[in-house]
Amino acid sequence: MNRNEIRDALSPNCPVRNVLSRVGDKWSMLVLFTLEANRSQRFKELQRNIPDISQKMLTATLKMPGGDGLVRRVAFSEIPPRVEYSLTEKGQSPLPLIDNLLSWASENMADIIESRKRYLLK
Amino acid sequence: MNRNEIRDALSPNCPVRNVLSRVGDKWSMLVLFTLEANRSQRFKELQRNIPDISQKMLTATLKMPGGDGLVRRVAFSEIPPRVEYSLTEKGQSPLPLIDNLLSWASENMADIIESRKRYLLK
DNA sequence: CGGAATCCGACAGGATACTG
DNA sequence: CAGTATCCTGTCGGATTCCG
Repeated sequence: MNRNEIRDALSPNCPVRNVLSRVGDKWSMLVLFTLEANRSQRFKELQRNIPDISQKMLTATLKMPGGDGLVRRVAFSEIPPRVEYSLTEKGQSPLPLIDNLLSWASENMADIIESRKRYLLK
Repeated sequence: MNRNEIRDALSPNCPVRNVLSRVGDKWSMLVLFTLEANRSQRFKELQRNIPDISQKMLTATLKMPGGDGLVRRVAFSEIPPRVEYSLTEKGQSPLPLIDNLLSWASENMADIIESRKRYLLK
């Protein structure tokens, strides 16, 4: 029984893994955080708001696993094309969570970031 | 100005990135969650509690960036060696956060997990 | 404009073997 | 027992090009 089988056996019931599998990647949190509920944003707009995301990753993150209902996508049949994204009601549910994360970070991350810098500088 | 320079320029002030850089990897959350404050656990014990973590990754995660003060390590000079790990006070601070994450997950993750499965099955 | 498709490098992390 | 040290692979994601 190798490590992958073990993980497959455990994973379906492990919420930590499940959460991370959805929002633990490089961009999801940032995109959810940048999206707003009552104001939809166009693709380009989002890209401007997250300046260092590539087009590929933005598309991928917005589609994530084929639409799990966190993000609403509205396409207009115009030329040039226009697509607007916004948060669904469910999509808003993780936001307080992210806020918690951030306020925790502001209290506790300072020296963590320092040690991280030293670490990254080898 | 390529994407990395942009990120380097933004990153130091972006808490989302900073948080993820510390706990967004594959094992950190799980290890923090498995550690307990008032009961120290031995290396092997932790490994048993996270059955599918490799020894390499457990060591790496426990050391993370050279010790940012979340985890306490106590080594006993015995033969055979014994090393005990526990959470510091600071290490406990993210725990409520993880709890939030989990309770959010239990309410919202069900169909996310479903769509994720469909996604992973291509 | 909003993508999809392709190519490719870096690096996280697994398997294995060895050590004090 | 609690690690190091290597080696090696898969995957994430960046750059680039093409399309309706």
